Amino acid sequence: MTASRAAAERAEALRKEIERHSSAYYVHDQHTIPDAEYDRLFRELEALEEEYPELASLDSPTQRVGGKPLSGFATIRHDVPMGSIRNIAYVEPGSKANLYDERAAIQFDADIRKKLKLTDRDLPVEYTAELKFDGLAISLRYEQGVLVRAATRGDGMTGEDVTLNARTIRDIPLRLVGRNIPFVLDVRGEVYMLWADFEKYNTSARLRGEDTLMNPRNAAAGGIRQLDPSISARRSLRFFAYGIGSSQGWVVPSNHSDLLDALASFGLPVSSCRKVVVGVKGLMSFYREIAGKRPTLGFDVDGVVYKVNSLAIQTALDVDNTKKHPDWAAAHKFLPQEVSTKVEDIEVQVGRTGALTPVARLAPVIVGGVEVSNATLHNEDQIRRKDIRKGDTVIVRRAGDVIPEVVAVVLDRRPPGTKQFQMPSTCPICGSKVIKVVKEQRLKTKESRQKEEAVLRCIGGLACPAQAKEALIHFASRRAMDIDGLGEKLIDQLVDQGLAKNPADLYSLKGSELSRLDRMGEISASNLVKSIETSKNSSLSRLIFALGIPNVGEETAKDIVKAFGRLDFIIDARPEVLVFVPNVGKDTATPVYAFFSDGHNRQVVDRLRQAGVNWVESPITIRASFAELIARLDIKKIGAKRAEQLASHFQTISRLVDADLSELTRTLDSETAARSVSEHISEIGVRQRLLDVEAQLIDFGMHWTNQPATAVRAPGGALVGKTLVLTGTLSSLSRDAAKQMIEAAGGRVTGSVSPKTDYVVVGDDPGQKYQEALELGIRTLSKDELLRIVEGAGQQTLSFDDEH
DNA sequence: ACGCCTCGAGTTCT
DNA sequence: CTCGAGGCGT
Repeated sequence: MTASRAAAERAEALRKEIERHSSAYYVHDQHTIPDAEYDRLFRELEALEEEYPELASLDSPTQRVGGKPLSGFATIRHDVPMGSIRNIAYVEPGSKANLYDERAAIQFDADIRKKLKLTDRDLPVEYTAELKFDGLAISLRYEQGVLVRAATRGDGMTGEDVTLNARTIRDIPLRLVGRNIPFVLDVRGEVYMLWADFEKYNTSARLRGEDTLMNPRNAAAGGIRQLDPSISARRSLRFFAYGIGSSQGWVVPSNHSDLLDALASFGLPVSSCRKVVVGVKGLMSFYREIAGKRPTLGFDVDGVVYKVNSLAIQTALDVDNTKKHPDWAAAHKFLPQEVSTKVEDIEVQVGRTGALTPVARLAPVIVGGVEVSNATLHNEDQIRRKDIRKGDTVIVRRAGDVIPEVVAVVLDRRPPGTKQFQMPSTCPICGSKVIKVVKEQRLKTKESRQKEEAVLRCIGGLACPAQAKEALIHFASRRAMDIDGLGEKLIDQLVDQGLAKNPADLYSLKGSELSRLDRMGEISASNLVKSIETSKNSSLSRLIFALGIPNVGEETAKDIVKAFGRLDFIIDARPEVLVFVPNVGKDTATPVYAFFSDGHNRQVVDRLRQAGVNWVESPITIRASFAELIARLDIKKIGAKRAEQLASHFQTISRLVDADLSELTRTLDSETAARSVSEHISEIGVRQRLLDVEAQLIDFGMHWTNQPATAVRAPGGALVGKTLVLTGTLSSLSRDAAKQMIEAAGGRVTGSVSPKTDYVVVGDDPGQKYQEALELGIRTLSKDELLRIVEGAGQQTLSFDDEH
């Protein structure tokens, strides 16, 4: 068969591109293309050369195994070439995509059995299964047990002499130990870097203003190939041995697993993550096991390696050793976690708070086994920084194992004529203006500096359909009013058909109106009406949270409700009063006040109350302190101490605001301070405002006291005052249920582990919070231990909540 | 003014 | 889960 001109051109193009990437990668430590993509190009070229052998030229990248040596190192010829292992991938029949799933193991095993001419009746083949480390392969030569030479793989035949650098690696013994040490031993293994060391290195590099390293693999590969061994030493590299090249003066073990044991017995580090397995089932279960352990290994592993265990069978399979890869071994890679794809469009979404969020619509790709077609781009700055444009090819990764993230643009593939992305100047949904909210930064400098928020916001409020929808979704959500069956799709329809614009409308929906909607029968309609009805029995704090007031989440809603007890107080509360609520400052008080001052919102809330969304009202549990109120006014020269003096002298606001300068001076013992107070009070509106605040506090039945606010309630329970953190899944106990239980026992549940945490409750498959707990020496509890503590404390925990 | 804790808010897919 | 920023103690 003759190569067509098209094939020849394609091969040439592939060669050029592969050369470019591999030079960037190996020579300059730069990452210009995701690994999976590089593999794909490489395999395409291999396939072409296999089909048309006359295209295979000697200078083709497929003829080389590693990168080109950097100048500056002596070259070393390997006694036994350092080959590489072939990658196996399962290809779905009829699909071009490589699915690197466990089925690849089936083909590998079948291949071996066929070459060995085994039939179904023969015994399964024995393999060793090991980790495929993601670092740099090197060879260590020991003569009479002493390390004499270390070399990189290089092109497989010759590599670079990195002996000095290898000596800085603590894992690498300078002298072998144990009995029966070979006269000559050429150890093969991988230099790698632990994640923790990688982070440490980058943190200190950042502090020094030096360049940071891209990833642990490049750090290891670059680190071992530094001309200055002290640079190499700074990277705290590690080493694992996984095989040998040549050896003299010993009896080589008869299978691979014994060989690894022997290496370990010489004092060489050999990973304990290895197994002797039998047949294809064994291969697959090892693959699955490591895929699961991967996040906890502490270093990068990009797959597993299978080797026929018996060295005799290896040799038998190796008769035709002219090939680049041995037949008796294979690398089974994990699903790629970084993949490239095209940005088909950049759209802008509008969230509940009006925030405009750009989202990349991607050509669907499989990342980590899941199809991804959207990725958030967060905000304008983010897009600018990465310069992501419509039409670009980008590298996508699943960050934190879940949420897709655009890592970088592959600039080489940018088509001509792309334009920088521009955020719209009006809301894409309702056309209202969009603004960047300006935040005042209270700085002591002369000009109170102003800082813009990073996000653009639509000012349309609930008049904007996007925000109205999001507000309803939030209102109905599980943690808010928990209206079962009212999901996003349904809310879309309700808003689009004008049946509901705000939460209050939900409570007047008729079953007959609902059953006319898409995918709604009479039964589901009446179920929905029922769950809307049920939601009236949730709780006041859920309602406050459900309203979606900026800066008021679940916890803050609880704090506010604890303080005021009843809805009408919350509605009327002035910001000066709201700040008496623990954990509520100006930035929370202002939005709350603004929310309830808005006529439209007020109307919605009134309608909700009329519909019966209301609760048994209970007394107030905070004390307002007059001194604190004065201190918070931020009057110049008046700090906590003088506020105290004013409070104890005047006792009430009415008397303070009418005080003359001489009385103030006498009280404070300072004329300038007194003047400052009187100037503040005479500012327009201040006097009236203070009187209003006082009137309100009296209305609410708050006690005026100069004592600091006191804790009102000392609840019983086994976990009083304890802070707990949950991690992992607690079988048969949902997170929410666990949280409720802990709170009922007087404890608190927070999201992250800190020195203040008392216990970490560890479930199955825990996250890194477990690690943090161990590092900080915090006590951990199993689910059962938690239950025992909570239940052991008995009944008093159950009844405490209703002292109001 | 600074730093430590937490909370709020946004986000994807099954 | 992660990031940013509010609350609060020092």
